[in-house]
Amino acid sequence: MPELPEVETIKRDLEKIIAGKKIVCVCVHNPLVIRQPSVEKFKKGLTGATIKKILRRAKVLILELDNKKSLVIHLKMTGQLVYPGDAKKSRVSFYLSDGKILDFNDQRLFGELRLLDDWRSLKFIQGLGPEPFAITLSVFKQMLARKKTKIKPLLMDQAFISGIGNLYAAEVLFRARINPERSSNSLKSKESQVLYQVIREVLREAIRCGGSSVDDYVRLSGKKGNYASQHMVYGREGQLCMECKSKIKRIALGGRGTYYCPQCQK
DNA sequence: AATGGGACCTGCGCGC
DNA sequence: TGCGCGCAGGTCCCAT
Repeated sequence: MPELPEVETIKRDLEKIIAGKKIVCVCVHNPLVIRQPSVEKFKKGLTGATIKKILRRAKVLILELDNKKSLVIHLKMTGQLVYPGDAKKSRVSFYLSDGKILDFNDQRLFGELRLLDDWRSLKFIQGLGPEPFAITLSVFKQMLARKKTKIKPLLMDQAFISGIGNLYAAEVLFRARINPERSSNSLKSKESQVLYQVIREVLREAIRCGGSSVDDYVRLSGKKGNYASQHMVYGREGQLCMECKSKIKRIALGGRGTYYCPQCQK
């Protein structure tokens, strides 16, 4: 499931490899993923356009075009961008001026593609909380103090802080030694500070590794990211904690699988 | 206001 | 063998 580090990795890959190229043809194999506007307008608006700039906001990719429009991509859970692709399993294929294909794959069809005049006014974008790297420790502390929600669902709340999903929420809470069920405003000053620091460290290191390849995530090249080897709790139910050797537990929080070490995380 | 559940989807692994 | 079921999780939407 692509979260901030995975989307940032794809963004950087796109910047290196796709920026400056022209879309000569768009083939929509499954119209379900085209959310806005109509498929016909989507194709028409993209055909002949050159990709100028690649941006990321939270888990959203934005490809700004030379015709003032932007291709906005949310990969959701199983979305992939692959180049060069073969159009075999893709939901949408972008044929580029270099004769190669940029494929949008998405097994579960949760992904969303939009072609917009102004991506910043998209409701989802408007509702996003700050990027983790854009806030100071004191602001983060204030944000936590104002909420009494359980800390793990709160970290995943895109309106609170944007870009963190189920996997990284679990990993940062383990490293901060905070129980995922703790209420946000119960965190001591020192705990908030550690949490702030580990969020930055974990996200930065995950980006450096090209993201976590669990489930379907791959980089633009189709290669896997390397951060999964550094997971301490995610997906490790019943296995031994790497710190204390007790068993990693899995509970449901906000309807989501939540992995943690009951011994280390208090 | 905050929380919980279902919906959207598909493929996989499980038990029978 | 093969079937049905639950589950995976990002986000929206509705109900409480």
